[in-house]
Amino acid sequence: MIKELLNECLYFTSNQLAREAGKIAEEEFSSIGLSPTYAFLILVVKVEPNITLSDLCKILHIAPSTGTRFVDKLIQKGLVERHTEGKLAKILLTEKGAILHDEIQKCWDRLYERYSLIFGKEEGDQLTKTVLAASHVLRNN
Amino acid sequence: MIKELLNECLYFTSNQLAREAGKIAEEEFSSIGLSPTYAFLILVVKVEPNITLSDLCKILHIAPSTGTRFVDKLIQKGLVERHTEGKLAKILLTEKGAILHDEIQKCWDRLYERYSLIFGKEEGDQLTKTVLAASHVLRNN
DNA sequence: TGGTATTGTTTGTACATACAACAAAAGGTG
DNA sequence: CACCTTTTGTTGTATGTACAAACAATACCA
Repeated sequence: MIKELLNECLYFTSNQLAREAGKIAEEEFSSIGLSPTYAFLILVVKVEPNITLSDLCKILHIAPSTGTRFVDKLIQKGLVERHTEGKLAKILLTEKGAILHDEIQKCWDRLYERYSLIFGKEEGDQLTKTVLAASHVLRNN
Repeated sequence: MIKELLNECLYFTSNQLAREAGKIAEEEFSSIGLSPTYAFLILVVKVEPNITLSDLCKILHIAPSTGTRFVDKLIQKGLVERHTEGKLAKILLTEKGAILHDEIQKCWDRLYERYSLIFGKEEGDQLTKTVLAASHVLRNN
C-alpha cells in the first residue's frame, strides 16, 4: 500500500513528527500566548543579552529574515528591544520580557515533562538525541 | 549553554530534522517543479485513482483545507482533476499528471538513495522507522 | 415527513518560514 | 585614501500549512 511506502520516506516521517511534536509544544506554550519558537527566542535573549540577530538565528536555526520578523513581532508585544549599532542589531529583553521569561521557563519544563511522560524519560532523551544527530548529519551532507 | 538546552528539546530537534530533510527532498523534486508534498499527492492519486479528498488528506497527514489548496494548485498546473460527486470530491490524474508520475517516481527513488548514501541504508531505514514510531506515539498521546 | 446532527469540502484568514533583492556598514587591498 | 568584497540586517514576496467558519450534502431520528 502507498501509505507504507510513504512511511519509509524520511522527509515524510520527519515532517509528521515535527508537526505532532509541534502541536504539543504549542499547547504547552499557549498559556503565555506565544508559539514555541518565539518563546525560545526569549529564552536565548535572556541568557545572552545583547546578542546579535545573526547569532540568535544561528542558535535557533532560523533564516535571518525569519529572525527579523520574529523580533519585530516581539517588539510589538513589548517583550524585546532592538538596539541597532552600526550594522549590528542587538536584541535584549524589556522588563516585561524579563518578567515573562519565568513563565516561559516553566512552560518549557512542563513541555519536557510531558514528552517524558509520553515516551518515558530515558527513551524520550534518546529519541531527541537521535533526531538531533540525524539533523546534524544532514546539515553536513 | 543555551544551545545545548535547546538541543534537548524534541520540538526543536524534530523541527530541525524536518527542515534539513525537507531541503534535500526539495532539491530532488525541484527538477519536476513541484515540492515534495505535491509530488506525494500525485503518487497517492496514481495508486488510488478517484480517491476522496479526505482519504487523501489522511494518507498524507495534512489538514483538509491544505488538501483542497494543494489540489487547486495541481489542477491549475493541469496535473489532476476534481470530480465532485454529491458531497465527495474525488481526485484523479489527468493525462499530463500520469505522464509526470513516472518522473516523480524516479525522483522519489533518487531521494531514497540519497538519504541512504548519507546515513547508510540500514541506519537510514532504522532512523525513518524510529521517527515514524515516535510520531505515532505522539499522535495517540 | 420534517428537523437536526453529522460528514465532507471549501474559503477566509493567519502564521511560520524561506529566498532573493536590497541597503548599509566594515574590512581589506591596491 | 578609494574601491571592492564581505558581512549583517531588513523588506518584498511567496509557500506550506492550519484553524475556524461557512457551506453543502447526506443520514438519522422523532
